[in-house]
Amino acid sequence: MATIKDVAARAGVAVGTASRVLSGSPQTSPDSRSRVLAAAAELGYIANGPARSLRRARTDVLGLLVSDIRNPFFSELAHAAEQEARAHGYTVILANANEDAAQADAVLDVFASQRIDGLLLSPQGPKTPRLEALLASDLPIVLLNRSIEGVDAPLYGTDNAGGVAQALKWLQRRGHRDVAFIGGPETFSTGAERHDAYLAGREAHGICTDDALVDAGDFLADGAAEAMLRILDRGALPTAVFGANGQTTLGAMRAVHERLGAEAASLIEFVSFDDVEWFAFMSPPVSAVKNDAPEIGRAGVRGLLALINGGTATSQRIATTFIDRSAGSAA
Amino acid sequence: MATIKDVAARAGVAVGTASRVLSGSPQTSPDSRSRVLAAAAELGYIANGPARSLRRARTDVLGLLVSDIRNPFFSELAHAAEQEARAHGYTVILANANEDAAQADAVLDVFASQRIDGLLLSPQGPKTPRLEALLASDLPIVLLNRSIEGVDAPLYGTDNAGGVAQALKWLQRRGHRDVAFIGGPETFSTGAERHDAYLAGREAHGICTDDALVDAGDFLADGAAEAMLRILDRGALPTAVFGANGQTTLGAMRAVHERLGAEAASLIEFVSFDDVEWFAFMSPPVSAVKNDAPEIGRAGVRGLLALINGGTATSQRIATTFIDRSAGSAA
DNA sequence: CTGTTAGCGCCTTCAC
DNA sequence: GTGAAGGCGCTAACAG
Repeated sequence: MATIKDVAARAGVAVGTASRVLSGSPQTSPDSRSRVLAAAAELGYIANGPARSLRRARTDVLGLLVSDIRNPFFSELAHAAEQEARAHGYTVILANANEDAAQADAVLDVFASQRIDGLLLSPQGPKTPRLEALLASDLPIVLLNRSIEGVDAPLYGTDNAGGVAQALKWLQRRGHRDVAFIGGPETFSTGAERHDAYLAGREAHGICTDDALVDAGDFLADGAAEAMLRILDRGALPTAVFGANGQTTLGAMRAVHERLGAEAASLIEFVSFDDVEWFAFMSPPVSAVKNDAPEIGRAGVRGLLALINGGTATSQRIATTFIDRSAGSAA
Repeated sequence: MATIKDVAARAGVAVGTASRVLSGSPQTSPDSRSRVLAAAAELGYIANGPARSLRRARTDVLGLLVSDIRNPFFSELAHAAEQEARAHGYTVILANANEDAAQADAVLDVFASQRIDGLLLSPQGPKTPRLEALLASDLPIVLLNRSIEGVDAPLYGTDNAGGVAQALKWLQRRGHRDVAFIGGPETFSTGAERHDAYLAGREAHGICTDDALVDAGDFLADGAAEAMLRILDRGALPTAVFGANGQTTLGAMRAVHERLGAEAASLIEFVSFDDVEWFAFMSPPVSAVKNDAPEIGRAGVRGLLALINGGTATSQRIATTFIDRSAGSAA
């Protein structure tokens, strides 16, 4: 693989000149510029990133740590973040933590070793040792989606209260009184915020305040199914179910189908925080609060780049959109 | 950030000794070993990856280029590939090409600059200039999911013929004769293979061979919807529809619902190449050929690592599983 | 505007 | 088993 020395030799200039031309420094004559560029093209020269990173003490690489890339929310977010970063000349290294603190720490070590210029973090739970170390260092960090206690990095996330309000309004418009709410873990800020917003708003929207109708899972399908079964076991028969995220809605629906059968299930309307295209074809169709995952990813990258460039970044809540697929709706 | 020099000084040994200890060389005394390790821990030492890469002329980084990370198939594949790579001490850089050759080339440049040790590639279309250059170099490469003309790198992908055969058997068992098939682009090997397997096998499974029932989209929902409409416009009224991938099934279903209404749509059974959990709750439930995306990702990484280590790798077709959700089925 | 050179942090050979 | 030193490819500082 050709080095800058080869390029310089072929162009008949010194390495310094070649370096200046290739990194776009203005201090170069048109003559050497064209000769260096030509030589580089002929040799198929591609700069050695590690060498450049070593010398410049920066890598132009951002680390993105998500809890589970298979979650559509995160895969859309990651996609958008990568696009935004590349538009600014940065590369993104993506890693999963699998909702596991030990894996998260292993990944953070890799990131540290790679000397990433900044970290986009969607935290799993409480602070881990590696994370503490990173926070103590001067590595620029922004939080995505979930906040974490004792960390004051800027947060880019969904407007959970706003999203729940949209769902509540829809429930009221549809005339639902007996609504089951399946939340997520209180230890996740997203779980807590959605839960709190629901409890705070239900009465004003004409929804029964019996807490027998409220339970929580773990934001995964199985946990949500169990929560739904607990509600049914208490003798409640809701006319609508509100799932606090996509997997939760899936689990709740599975529980309802298995316990009550498809026919009875079709009498229950589901609303979901997190939208899925297939909702249009369920019976009845499922309406949903749609997260703007791409915008969260882009805003997070912009904030992080501001931090990297010595500026400041402020937390941002990205608005949700309500997708109404109920019978009477225009769509 | 602490360097190996700091560690050596604190441990009272030479940098060479520190390096040997930290990289697990056996030629170290227990004494210096423990002192170096202690010093490293106290300093929170994490080796500088770029410096190490520069010196060793390898990075322990693999590049993974997929056409669209938002596609669940690829997000699962990427997740598994990353896990497998990490288990072997490698880091994965993930990038999207957005089904766009120019973006793919931009990404390949970044990969080349990062001096990745190997490339996992899910090609979009024909060879691009950058890809040609990479193939000409001695960079180890494996193909994922799709093959590409004129490239003889090992391919790790779905057993398309086997998957189609599973669907055909199911269609026969369900007694369907008038089956619509919505394929993907012939320019993708996956599209061509599924299409060919369907045409070759339909007659033997008692399915009508009228080509008015066959059309192709672009593996995206909109294109598939248009293909479905073309079939309906020809006056055909299938009792079952076979979508050649997940988005295709989505588009076909949308077209059927919009054109015929929900009631008539519920008389048509859908089968899909690519499984989605929500299929269980459609009416009627959708059966599907489930790709083993995680295994494809793992096998690809294993093959690539074999190549990197100077061994050989052979193409592999990963078996599919049929998920039968039809009325009479046990599930 | 250009050439020369030091040195980023690490590994590895070469002596001892 | 250990210390000393060179050099990977690049950029930036310094002369000219």
